[in-house]
Amino acid sequence: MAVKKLKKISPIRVMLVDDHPAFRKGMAALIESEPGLEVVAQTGDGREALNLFRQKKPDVVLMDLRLPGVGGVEATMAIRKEFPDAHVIVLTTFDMDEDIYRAMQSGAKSYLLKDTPEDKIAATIRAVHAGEQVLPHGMAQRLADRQKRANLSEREMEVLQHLIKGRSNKEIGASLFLSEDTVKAHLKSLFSKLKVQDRTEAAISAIRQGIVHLE
Amino acid sequence: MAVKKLKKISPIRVMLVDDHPAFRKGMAALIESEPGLEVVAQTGDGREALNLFRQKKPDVVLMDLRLPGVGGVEATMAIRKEFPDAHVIVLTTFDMDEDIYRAMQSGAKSYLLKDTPEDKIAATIRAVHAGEQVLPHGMAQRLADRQKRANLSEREMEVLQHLIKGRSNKEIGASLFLSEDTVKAHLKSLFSKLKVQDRTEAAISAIRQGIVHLE
DNA sequence: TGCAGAATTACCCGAACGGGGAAATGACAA
DNA sequence: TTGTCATTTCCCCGTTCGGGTAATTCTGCA
Repeated sequence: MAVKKLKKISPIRVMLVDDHPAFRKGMAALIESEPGLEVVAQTGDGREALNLFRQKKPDVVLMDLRLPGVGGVEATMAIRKEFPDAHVIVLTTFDMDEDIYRAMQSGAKSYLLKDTPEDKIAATIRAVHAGEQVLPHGMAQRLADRQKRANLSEREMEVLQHLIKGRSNKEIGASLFLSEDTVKAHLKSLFSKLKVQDRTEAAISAIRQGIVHLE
Repeated sequence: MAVKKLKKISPIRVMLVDDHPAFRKGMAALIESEPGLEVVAQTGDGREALNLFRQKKPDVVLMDLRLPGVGGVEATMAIRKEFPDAHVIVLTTFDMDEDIYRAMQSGAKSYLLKDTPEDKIAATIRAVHAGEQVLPHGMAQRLADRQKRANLSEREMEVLQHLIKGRSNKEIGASLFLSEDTVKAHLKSLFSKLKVQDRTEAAISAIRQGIVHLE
């Protein structure tokens, strides 16, 4: 805290990682228009993010979650591994619980939706730079809820993964080297955790909640 | 065509409809930096789009497909209803076939992904203003394919709609006032059209292809 | 050390599902 | 007018699924 005081005289140096050129441009303009904030680096490539971070040592990183190739979560983890004190704010278009969860797991300090009003974005950058962990209203609660609602075990996740591909219990069993009965057992607890009746509902629910990803 | 020649001396007047402030800002900056293009109106509200169009009479509209409340498709249709010659370019984040299809149905002249490089965006605006219909590589083919691949009948679509909600055949039948057997019959042809084996696969496939929408 | 929870397998049973025909109606196009 | 196609319903049959119950092993936490 005492160390941070020194920084107050110099602007907060921000790095942008987003694959949309127009969005990057807009966000950059938006940040530059704020007193005490400046953009020192930009990229649309998750792989390049770490290199750029090494070079520029920004105070705060605004990281898009959905990046082509290396995703935002991976990029964030890579940065945090080398620079554990890095302040990363994750940006995304949709507020899907799983995205948020994975973002926070990867070490992000905050999570913002892209349609957040500009003043809020600037405020969040300042707060995160000051060492705070900023989450939108009710987000903390939702993260807590998530734990209870769908803390799927490893196996259940694996089974779910195959379920999403439309595989039968027998096929899933064969893929995971399990008996069909075991698969059914996992499905039973999976259904109860997701509060659904059958596999189709489970698939839909999982996709809706962002527990698994299509594409 | 001859009429258009007069316009070449004045800049192409562009209107932006997108609910992301940062994206709008960036896109505006991007357009303004192009010679012969200028932004005359911006809004993040689909309802406001028509009013703004009436006031400003832009040459080209860049319209986000996913808008809160009134969607981009509806806004586009509203504008085209009153101004059949309006040049609308639909923007979106993901290239889902159904989105593209509905966008083109609503009367859009072109369809662009938000991560399209800036020069391409400017080129598209100019082309559309000149009266061309611009579709990304292979898009025309995909639209054609879509027709063949999944030309689901009305009933099949209805059944699919319920299937996505995780309903059983019996429940679907009750909802549509059909016998369970009829539902099964529709499912049979649905499965063969989607080239899948069961309802879960069908649900996943339909969502992937954007034939139906979650949320 | 003991208990909770994850993981694994098993068996039974009734319900749901999917495939293969088949047949009747109505609409719309060739 | 003939024929194709969507729509509707029916039957049979085998497979798959989901619920209930239960037993074993292992791991981690108290």
